[in-house]
Amino acid sequence: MFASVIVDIASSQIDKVFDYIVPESMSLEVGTRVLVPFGKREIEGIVVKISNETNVISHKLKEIIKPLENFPVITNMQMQMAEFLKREYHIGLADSFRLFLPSEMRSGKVKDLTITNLFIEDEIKAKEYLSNLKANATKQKGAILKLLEVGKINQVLLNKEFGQSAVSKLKEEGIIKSACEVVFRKPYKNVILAQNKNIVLTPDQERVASLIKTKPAKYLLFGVTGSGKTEVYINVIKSCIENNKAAIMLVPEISLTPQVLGSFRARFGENVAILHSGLSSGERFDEWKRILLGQAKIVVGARSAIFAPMQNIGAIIIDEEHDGSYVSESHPRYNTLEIAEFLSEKQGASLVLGSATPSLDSYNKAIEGKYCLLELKNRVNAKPLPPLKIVDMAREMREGNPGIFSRALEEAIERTLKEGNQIMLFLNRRGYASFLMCKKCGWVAKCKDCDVSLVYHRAEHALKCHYCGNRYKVFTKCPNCDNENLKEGLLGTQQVVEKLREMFPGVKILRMDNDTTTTKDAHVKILNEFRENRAQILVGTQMIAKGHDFPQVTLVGIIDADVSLHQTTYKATERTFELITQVAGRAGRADKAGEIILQTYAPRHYVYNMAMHYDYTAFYKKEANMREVTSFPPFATIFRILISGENEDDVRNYTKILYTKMQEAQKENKEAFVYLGVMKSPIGRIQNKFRYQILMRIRKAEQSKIKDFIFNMLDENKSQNILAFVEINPQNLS
DNA sequence: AGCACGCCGACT
DNA sequence: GTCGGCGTGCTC
Repeated sequence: MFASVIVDIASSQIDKVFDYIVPESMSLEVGTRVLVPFGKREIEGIVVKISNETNVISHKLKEIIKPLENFPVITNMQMQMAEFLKREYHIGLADSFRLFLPSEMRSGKVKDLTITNLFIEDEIKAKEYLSNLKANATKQKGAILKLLEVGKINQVLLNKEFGQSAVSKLKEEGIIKSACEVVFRKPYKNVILAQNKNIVLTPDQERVASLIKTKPAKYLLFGVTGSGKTEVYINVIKSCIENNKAAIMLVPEISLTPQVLGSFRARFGENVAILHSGLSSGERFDEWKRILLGQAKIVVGARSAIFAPMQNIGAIIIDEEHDGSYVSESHPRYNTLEIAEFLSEKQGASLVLGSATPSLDSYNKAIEGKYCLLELKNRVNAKPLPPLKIVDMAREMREGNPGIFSRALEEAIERTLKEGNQIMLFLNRRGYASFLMCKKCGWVAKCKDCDVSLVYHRAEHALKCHYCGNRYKVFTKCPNCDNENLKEGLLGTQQVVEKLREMFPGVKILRMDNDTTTTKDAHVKILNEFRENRAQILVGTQMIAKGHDFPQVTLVGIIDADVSLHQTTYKATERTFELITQVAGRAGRADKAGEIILQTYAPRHYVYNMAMHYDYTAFYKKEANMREVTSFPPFATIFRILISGENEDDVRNYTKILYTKMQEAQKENKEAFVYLGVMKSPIGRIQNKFRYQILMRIRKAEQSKIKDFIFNMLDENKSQNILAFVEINPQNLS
């Protein structure tokens, strides 16, 4: 027998099967992890095929050393998924298997967690010993009585109660014995369990839930904020479990809060496994194992949970489907929604994409009939969405207010504080100021390894590069012209906090952004502090916009809405609409009325007008029309080949070779190309690597043909010290 | 990825 | 003469 093996080396030259002899005595299944000789080394690999024949010359063949587990760790479904990832995204099989397996498993870093239990082997002997004990040996006596009562107990617990010395004395005497037991680590074991009340769905919720349950299909669940999408999800999952099927629920990483997990734990108990980056390696390994063994039928997790080793899936739910975090933007690049479509088709499962602001792409699919559109138009509490006021900052300036807060916002903050309610202020730019500039010659402080301006961080009194993390001392004078009059550019979250402290002394203010949430549970801590009303104002970036419920918040301020509008991506307007809707949803969630104040220099932009009326459909029509006319996604596909390396000449030459090939392809497929161009990347250098790009837009009908052409081209034209990869519909073009 | 083979410059 | 630089090629 021969086994075809993919070795665990992520290199395109090695990403092919290598055949090995299966020793007579060894039984193997496809999907098993094995140890194989590879060159001079021993490498872990995955068996992808078992067969009676091979076309490898026999003297080259070697034997498999041993299987690493006695069961397959890659499911049949995952094998098909790996093929899909190769086809769609040019992801190698070895890379796919790494996505599917907990990283801790490779090279056997994580072991099973065991606990030691103590028990009494011989009761008669124990009782005899007990009666012979001296009267003052109370600890030993207690321990024996306890064990006789409960049968077996964890060693740590017994030690704690009766002291380690007494317990080990009993062990020495042979009265109690110990045994090891493998247990699963349980992430978030101390989350507060939500009330497991039996929720009665509203007629609206009932209508959509029963459709999803009865007819497996792809659904877009378009429900306004507060319409109770979560209850629908839970109802659908419940029905999966009742029918002995599994379910996957994906949420944006940032929404995986203890509250969300608590409510799932409360409802589904041990049946839920949680997968996300915040878990310790041991926890992740154990959760994965519970899923593989079928002990957990429900997976709640961030995007990579789509790769969980599940069988017999009844429903895949993607909450906040428009969220950018479902698209992986670093290697390996993939789009979770596309994978979920594939998986749901293969499994005959329902796919539910939920959002209050569906992505243009998904809504377009619904209109084209590829998704079934379900709407939840009413909020559960039947309250209208809070009024949104747009403030023209240019006018503020003209009327003599150059500050970062408009008069309307300042007045509203003051009023809200007086009323004893809470405020959230949103600004999509961290740090203090976005750049440091010389007023005289226009010199701007830049990173030495990346072509980007440095950001001033007040708290650390340092300049930081947000692309590579380099830190610099703050300049006191311009290195170019010695001028000491340096000016700070646009404001960031830190500066907002500082201004607030000046304006409202004594008011407790919290800041939440990438800089304050470096540790694992820092953001949970900040949010809890705010929820418990220990601060009046929360200032933050995008992070604070997602799904958190703060009943005390009645005022939401968007300091500079244009930040998101001016991003260099075709999605800028869409992102802005989403953001405003989301941020606005934070105000007045409970019984208090809320208000939103949005500051902008472009008050007449259609996105603000439509966001103000919460009119998604109008926005969709306008934006879709724009994209169609200009041939942007979802009406065309953008491919971007990014070429980077340390030697600029090499990078440029290599780019030219690829570009020439693309031009040839264009000549042969004139109708496919909307656009083809080559240029230096907008950020021409990151971490001292020069970056060039070939950018193209391809008509929908031809996209898979051109994609295959690009993948083949990259396979056939490899270069030593230059990296080239393709991005499909990249979210940002930096 | 990693390790060996191989073909050229500067050292005991 | 040999030690060692890293370009090229192979791994079932």
